[in-house]
Amino acid sequence: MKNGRCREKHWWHGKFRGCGYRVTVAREAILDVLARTDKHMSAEDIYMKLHPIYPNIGLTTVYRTLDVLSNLALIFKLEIGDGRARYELAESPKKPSHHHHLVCTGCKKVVDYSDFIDQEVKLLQETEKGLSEKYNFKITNHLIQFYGLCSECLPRT
Amino acid sequence: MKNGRCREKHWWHGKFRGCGYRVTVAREAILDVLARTDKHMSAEDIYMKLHPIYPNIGLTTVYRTLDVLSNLALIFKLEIGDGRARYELAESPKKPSHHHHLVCTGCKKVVDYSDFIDQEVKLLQETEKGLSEKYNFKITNHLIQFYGLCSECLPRT
DNA sequence: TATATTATTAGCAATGATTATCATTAACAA
DNA sequence: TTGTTAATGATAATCATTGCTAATAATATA
Repeated sequence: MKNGRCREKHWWHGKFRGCGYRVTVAREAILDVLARTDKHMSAEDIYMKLHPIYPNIGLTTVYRTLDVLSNLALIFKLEIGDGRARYELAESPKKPSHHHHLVCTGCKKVVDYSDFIDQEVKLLQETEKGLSEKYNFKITNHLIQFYGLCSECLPRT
Repeated sequence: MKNGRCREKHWWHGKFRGCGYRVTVAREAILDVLARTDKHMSAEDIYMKLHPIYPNIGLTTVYRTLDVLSNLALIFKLEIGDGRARYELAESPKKPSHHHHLVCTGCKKVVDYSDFIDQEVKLLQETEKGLSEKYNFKITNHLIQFYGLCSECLPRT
C-alpha cells in the first residue's frame, strides 16, 4: 500500500521536474506533513513537526519550500490576520475541493467549510464579472473568510 | 461651515469621553487625514502626511492611535496581504456604508465596491447562520476581497 | 483660573515573522 | 561515476509593529 513516507515516485514528481524543480527530501517531507493533517499549519508548526525526524531541515528551507509549493499550486497560503501565514494542501481527499474558511480569533483554529459553497461560487462569479467590467480589473483571486470564536474559546471570554 | 481642521467639538468627542479616552491633537489629526481621503492608507502613509504639519507626532503614536480608533470602531483596519495594514474611516459620506474591497496586487490600490452588495449581504447572513449552528461558532466578522490587476498595472505585466 | 491627576506621547529598543546572503551539499543528467 | 547547478543551512538582515519609560498634556477639581 502506498503512503507518503517511502521515497517511491508520487504524482507530483512530474510537476516538479516539469517546472525545473528537483525532488528533495525536504520537499517531500513537507508535502507529507501537510498531507497527513487537516490542520492549517504555520511554517514553524511544520518545522517543529519535522524536526524530530529530520533535524537537519532548517526553518529557512521550510519557508523556501512552502514558497515553491505555493508557486506550483500544490499548497495554498492562508493569511488569517495574525501576521503568521498558514498552509494547506491544495488537493486532498480529506477536504472538499472548493471551500472557504472559518477562523477562530481566539485559538487561530481554521475550519474548512463548503456549506453554501454553490451559492457563494455563483455569486462570486457574477460579482467578479461585474467588477471586472465596471472597474476594469483583471481579477485573479478572491478571499472569503468568517471570523469568530469557537466553542472552546467562547467560554474563556 | 464645519470642517475637520478647527478644534470645535465633533460628534466623536462624546464617543471618546464615554469610553474614557481623551481627545488629543494626534487623534483628531489622524481622524482628519482619514476623513479627507478616499485612499486606504497605511500607518506610515498617515505619518508621512501628518509630519509636515505636526512634526512632533511620532510613528508610534500613529500606530497606537489607529489601534484606539479601531477599538472605538471609528475606523477599519484592512489587511490586503502585503504585511502592511491599511485603514479607512468606518463611516463617511463619501463611501457606501457597507462595502467590500477590490485590491490591485500590483500597486496595492484598494477600491471600495458596493455592487451586488445586497445579494452578498443576504448570502453572508445565511451562511453565517448556517456556520454558527453547524460549527458552534460565535461569528463576529467576515472578510470578502477580490484580488487582481488594475488597468494601470495590467499593461506592465 | 490654577492645580492635581492620570492618560497620552516621543523616542528608542525590542520583537517576531520572513527573506537575503553565501559557502557547502546533494539531485540528477550524461 | 561525475560535473553541473539547484537546493540547503546557518546566520544576518529586514521591516512592520509593539514595549518601555520618562516627560507632557488633557481634563477634573478646587
